[in-house]
Amino acid sequence: MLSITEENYIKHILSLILESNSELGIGTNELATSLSVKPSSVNVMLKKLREKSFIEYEKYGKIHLTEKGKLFGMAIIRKHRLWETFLYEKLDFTWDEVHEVAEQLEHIQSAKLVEKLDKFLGFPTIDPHGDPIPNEKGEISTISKLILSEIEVGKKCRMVAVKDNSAAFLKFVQELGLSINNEVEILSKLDFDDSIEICVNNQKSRVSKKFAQNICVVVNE
Amino acid sequence: MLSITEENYIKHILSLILESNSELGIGTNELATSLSVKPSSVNVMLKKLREKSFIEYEKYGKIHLTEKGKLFGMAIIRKHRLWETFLYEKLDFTWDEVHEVAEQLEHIQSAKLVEKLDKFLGFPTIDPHGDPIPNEKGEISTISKLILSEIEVGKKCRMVAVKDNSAAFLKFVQELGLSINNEVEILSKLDFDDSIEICVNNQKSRVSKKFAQNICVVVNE
DNA sequence: TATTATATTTAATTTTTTGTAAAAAGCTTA
DNA sequence: TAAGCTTTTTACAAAAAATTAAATATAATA
Repeated sequence: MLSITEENYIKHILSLILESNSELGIGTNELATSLSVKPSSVNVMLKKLREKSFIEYEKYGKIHLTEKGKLFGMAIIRKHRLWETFLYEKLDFTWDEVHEVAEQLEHIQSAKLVEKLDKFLGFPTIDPHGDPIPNEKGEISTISKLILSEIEVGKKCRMVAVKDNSAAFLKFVQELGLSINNEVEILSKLDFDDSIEICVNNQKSRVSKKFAQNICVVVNE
Repeated sequence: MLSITEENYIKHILSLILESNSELGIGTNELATSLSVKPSSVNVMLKKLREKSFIEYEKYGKIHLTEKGKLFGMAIIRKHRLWETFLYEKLDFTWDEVHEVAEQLEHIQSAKLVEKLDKFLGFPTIDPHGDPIPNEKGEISTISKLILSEIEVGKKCRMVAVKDNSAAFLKFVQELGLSINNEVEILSKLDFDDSIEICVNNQKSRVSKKFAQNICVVVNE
């Protein structure tokens, strides 16, 4: 069994790889920055993780995850995002409160717990930040979250998360009749101030660019 | 912030005190046995916990918790039992599966999480093993769980937990129309084989002593 | 009370985990 | 090739938890 520190190393390696979405692997320095430790500390841990077959790397080379490492990392991200969903949906945490607690919960060891939690939540595919939740096989949906302000005119999308949590913002969201999983159609954009005309529940409204930048959506297929 | 090991020491001290239900305090050896470590290891830790004001003790004396220590210990037991209730009630874990996972979950640090979880579960007072859940002030209900076979004839009680989890047992429980929080009245006992006649939902049944020993109840006030 | 048995403490070590500084080595590129 | 990065090595440090073995105190009992 891995220590929490080891788990976090693997999680950071995977996150960096996913962010860069390339197969080039990542560097020692990069990982050290991400983890807020020195490169020499990373180097020590890399040897340990290689020994345990979670990563592949050669001296002065780039860091790659093995299949085992990738599965393991995905499992942690899966747990993290399922717990965030639980906190947000069932316990009424706000979206900006969930991360810190999920950082702890993601290290709980119980395969059964993860699968039961997934079922309890109705097999969610997106977490409260709009990020995809890997499935039990470690596969992650390619549907990427976008912000409402980036969607083209004429498209329909679905709200999956908010980025702001102030009372003023949430009150306005509610006034628009907008909530998680609601369909939003982009009717028009005004070049003058980048405001957007949208349609929610057959109700047309105009929202500012700033507002639209705080709504996460996925485009409908 | 305390380490998980420190938390477990405090939890074990409190548990031993509660079990012995006396104010005499507990001994180094006793605690060492409970934690599966050597007495000398306990002694080292005791100094640390005394330094941090969680316990009171003098050389060769008995171990007592300070008010701070007692509150802290109760908070851990509270978390443990709330999580057990969550696993059992919401995630369909069986009563014998919940403990192991709750041992991990009890160390998650978030006051908000505990209070939200408590609310989500409907402020339960008894866990799936029939043990009382301390409230947010660290107070524990004096209602103690009993086993059905110990209840006197004529009394009414309420089922709070089961002790066996075999399919055969649970099937029979179900056939009797018995479930958590159901009222059970003891109609008579047969001295010959200690079997018991009970009434559940206006339905009389006779159950064996062995069966009755696997049903936890609290007596109705 | 003296003696034995048990419980507790002390002190010196051990193991494990994680991290660091400093210097050496390799890579990149102008 | 030299300068400026990145990466590795090595030796060290600190913290947490536990242990062994010996010494000491307390409790039990003959």
